[in-house]
Amino acid sequence: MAESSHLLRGTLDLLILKSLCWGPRHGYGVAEWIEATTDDELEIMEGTIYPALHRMAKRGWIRAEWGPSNNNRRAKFYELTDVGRERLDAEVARWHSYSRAMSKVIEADAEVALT
Amino acid sequence: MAESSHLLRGTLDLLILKSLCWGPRHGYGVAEWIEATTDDELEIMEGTIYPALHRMAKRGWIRAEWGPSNNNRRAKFYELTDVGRERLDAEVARWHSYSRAMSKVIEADAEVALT
DNA sequence: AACGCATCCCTAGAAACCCTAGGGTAGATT
DNA sequence: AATCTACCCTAGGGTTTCTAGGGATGCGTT
Repeated sequence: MAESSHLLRGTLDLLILKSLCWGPRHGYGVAEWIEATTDDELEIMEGTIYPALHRMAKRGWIRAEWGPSNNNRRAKFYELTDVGRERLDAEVARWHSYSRAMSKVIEADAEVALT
Repeated sequence: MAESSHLLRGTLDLLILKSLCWGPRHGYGVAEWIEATTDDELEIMEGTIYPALHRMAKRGWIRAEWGPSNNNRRAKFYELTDVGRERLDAEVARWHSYSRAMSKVIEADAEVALT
């Protein structure tokens, strides 16, 4: 696994859900959006995105439908379900909470005595 | 896996390294410190902490030594190595970078057109 | 003295997830 | 006609965390 992306684990679902919150996108487009939005700080492999989308569809967070892409190719468009939208909110909340916890640790000052 | 702790993956090493940056601690104490510092937002299972410590020792980030604990029990104290200290810095930097990327996504505003 | 409890250590196997490394189709471009 | 890009997919591997156990020992309480 790429050294730089250990952190993707656990947040990929959030990234995907967020990418869909304005309307349907196909898998390739989801990956593109994430990369563009993060200024290429995150790179989403195809072998990562497709299984993730299938997983999430199976869980009912997103719904798939075939259709023509911008370039007139066949593409599978994914759309948020109501459950997916709730899930997105929950994951964002969890991220903020986790992020705060991480800050507490990173900025900690040895207040807790050494044992 | 506990629903709430998907995010731990990829950051546990950072948490452990940070807990050791003021001096040696034993495994139990590391877990306690993390929980206390995050106001119990993070919970570190024993089955998580010990394998992690062993892994990190094998990689040379920390060094172990048996000794008496505060309560006069035998305990294995872990200490940062020089490599571990560098690793901590690197992980903190990576966290900040990742965290910024996540913010870009979470606060994104559909600037990238739907495909 | 016996008991429970907290403190400390450990591991095997399961589960989950991302990556590697492949493969395929079909427009578009040269 | 060949090549490129946009799109889809999956099997298997590697890593990591969790579950679910097991064990030893010091201390306080009864």
